[in-house]
Amino acid sequence: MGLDDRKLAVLRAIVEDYVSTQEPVGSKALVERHQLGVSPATVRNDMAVLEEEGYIRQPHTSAGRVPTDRGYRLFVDRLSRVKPLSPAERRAIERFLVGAVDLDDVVHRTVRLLAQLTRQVAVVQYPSLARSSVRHLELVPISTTRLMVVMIADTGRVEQRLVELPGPVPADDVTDLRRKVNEKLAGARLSDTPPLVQALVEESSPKLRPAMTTLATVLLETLVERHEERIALAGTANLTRGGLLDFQGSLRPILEALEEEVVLLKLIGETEPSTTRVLIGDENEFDNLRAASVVSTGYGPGATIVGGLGVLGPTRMDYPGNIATVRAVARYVGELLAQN
Amino acid sequence: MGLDDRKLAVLRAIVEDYVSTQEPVGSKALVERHQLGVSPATVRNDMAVLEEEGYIRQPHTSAGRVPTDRGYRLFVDRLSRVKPLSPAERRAIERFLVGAVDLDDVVHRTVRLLAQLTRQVAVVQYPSLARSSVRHLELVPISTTRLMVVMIADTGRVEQRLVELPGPVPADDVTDLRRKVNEKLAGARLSDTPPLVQALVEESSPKLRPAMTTLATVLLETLVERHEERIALAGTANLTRGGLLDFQGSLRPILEALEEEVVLLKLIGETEPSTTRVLIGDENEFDNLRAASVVSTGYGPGATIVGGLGVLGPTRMDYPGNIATVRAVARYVGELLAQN
DNA sequence: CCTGGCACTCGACTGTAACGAGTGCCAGTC
DNA sequence: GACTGGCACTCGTTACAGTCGAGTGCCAGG
Repeated sequence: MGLDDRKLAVLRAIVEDYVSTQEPVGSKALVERHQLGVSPATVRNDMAVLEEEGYIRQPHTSAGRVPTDRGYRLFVDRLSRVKPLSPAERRAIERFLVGAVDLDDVVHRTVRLLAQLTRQVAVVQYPSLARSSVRHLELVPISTTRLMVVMIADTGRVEQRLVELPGPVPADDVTDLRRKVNEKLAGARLSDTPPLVQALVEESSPKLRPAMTTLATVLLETLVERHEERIALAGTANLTRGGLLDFQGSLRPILEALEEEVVLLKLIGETEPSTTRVLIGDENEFDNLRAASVVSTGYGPGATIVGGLGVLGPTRMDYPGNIATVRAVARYVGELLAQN
Repeated sequence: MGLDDRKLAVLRAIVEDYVSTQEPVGSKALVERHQLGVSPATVRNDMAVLEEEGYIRQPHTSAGRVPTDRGYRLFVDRLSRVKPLSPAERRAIERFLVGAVDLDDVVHRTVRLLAQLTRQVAVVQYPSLARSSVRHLELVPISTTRLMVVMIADTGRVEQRLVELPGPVPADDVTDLRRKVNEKLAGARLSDTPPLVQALVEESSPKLRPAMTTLATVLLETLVERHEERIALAGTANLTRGGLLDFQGSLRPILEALEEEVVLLKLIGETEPSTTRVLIGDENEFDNLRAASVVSTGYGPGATIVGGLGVLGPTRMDYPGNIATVRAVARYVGELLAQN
């Protein structure tokens, strides 16, 4: 049980070497590369203990050691300091994000930036509707019986939906509808809208009622029930880095998982406050991703969190570096959103 | 030069066998599986000719033959009939596309459907703005000096952009702006708007002029210059089918190419009328994709083309099947768009 | 022009042997 | 008691030789 300081140092050294060389690390190479002040034999004894405790393992009998998921966990929790970003990285972040013209642009730039800086797969969730408020609802007549509903959220998201009205509605009535809907809903959190929408229908004049009812159905359906989350992805080519050694030779399961929005949302969707989350290997709930690790965090203007972002890569990744980058990017994005 | 009917039949047989087995095909196996009515020796002679002409090649001296890009080309052009879709496939298409609620939904469903049916990577271009007309422009005040411009195109696309006004603009003026802008631009093709926008500025009253000028700049920039094309992608996991044999062992270049919207646009972006395009291996202009083939076609409501869609896979793909599927899906999507 | 036969090529697979990185253990030292 | 040097051992990797067999090209004969 007792892991003294040196054993921890050995574990740290193993993780660092393995991450950078991608090869099982032996006792001799270890003492050469790190100033541990002891002989290989001693390191071997320590390794034996570490292996017993499940922090490292041998791929085969006569090979060096490789960290286990548990070993990475200990490393992340107790053995690593978050690396400060290099000035070059800071500059890259600013340069990349300055000049974004709308939310789509911000999200796209962010996800590419993350992929580039971390050389991993990057995932960015669009600001969640559930955590947004209605800024404005616009009703645009497409024909006499068709309406395009456009909702603009305070987070910058814009959602639209075509509504098939039960009968023709004159332009004046549309204006009425628009005013009523905005009076009631503007400023409300999306999650609080259902009763308000309900009230809208009940309070509406008999003339507007049929149209309002249809409209209400669509609003509830689109904005609340079908929690319309969006995700942007970049850097999948980075999965091929480390030439098939990571991910035990098959990208298949990973690529499949990355196609499922639901999976990605669970991975990087914001949950707790603003703490950075690290999921290592099989800590992950999806079988397809048991060979991968995820570093993610929430972002948002100021202290509130409106969405999540993160990176996904082999368990053998540079945790301190990636954690630092993910955090920094999240902070910048938050500031950017706060400006709008 | 003279490739008689039997030689062509041999080539067709080679392509079909190789596509289905993924293994070089020899003369003996060929006569066994296809009723060619001649002996292996004869087939061998034909093969020698086909090889001389560059339609097939031997991976190594004592192996069977494999089609070259040129061989596939001949196959596609002269030796294959487009396979009719199975009823199951037709049903799948309908089931998949019915119930789409908006353009995003249509595009997402389409790309997934294509990926699933062809078991390849599917790419769908959103209806191109350049080929759309303005249906309505909405100006939503966000604050006294900020406006959200929302453009709704006849193809269902909705683009938005935040505008920073040079000074505060009262609500009434926004109404004015909205009316003027719509009077001028509604119904116009996006590509025809620049002079109209210019006229708007010139014709505007001194009071509205500063705001209109800013607005005009943004409109031109967003809607015309930055030809804001969008692309949806699905089925990347299908690249791992055929276990690294296709794509000479590295998905790297393919994944990289798929991340570049520009590349994808060039690949499946509509160009000529509605003909289906097939790009085989090195016919492709991108080095990264010289091991891949692309089948693509345009789609749109009625006869007009508003965007492209297609699939990308190994040169060793089922061309007749994929061509049929791509065409069928494009037709269905076109019908769907025509309804809106 | 097609066919059967035959010699030839060459990759895939198998078995053996040498190599060496890395280990575990143990006896000895500080 | 903790560390160290030494040593026997394991086992994956590499190299090499030999066999097998699919597939070929060529040729003589129908």
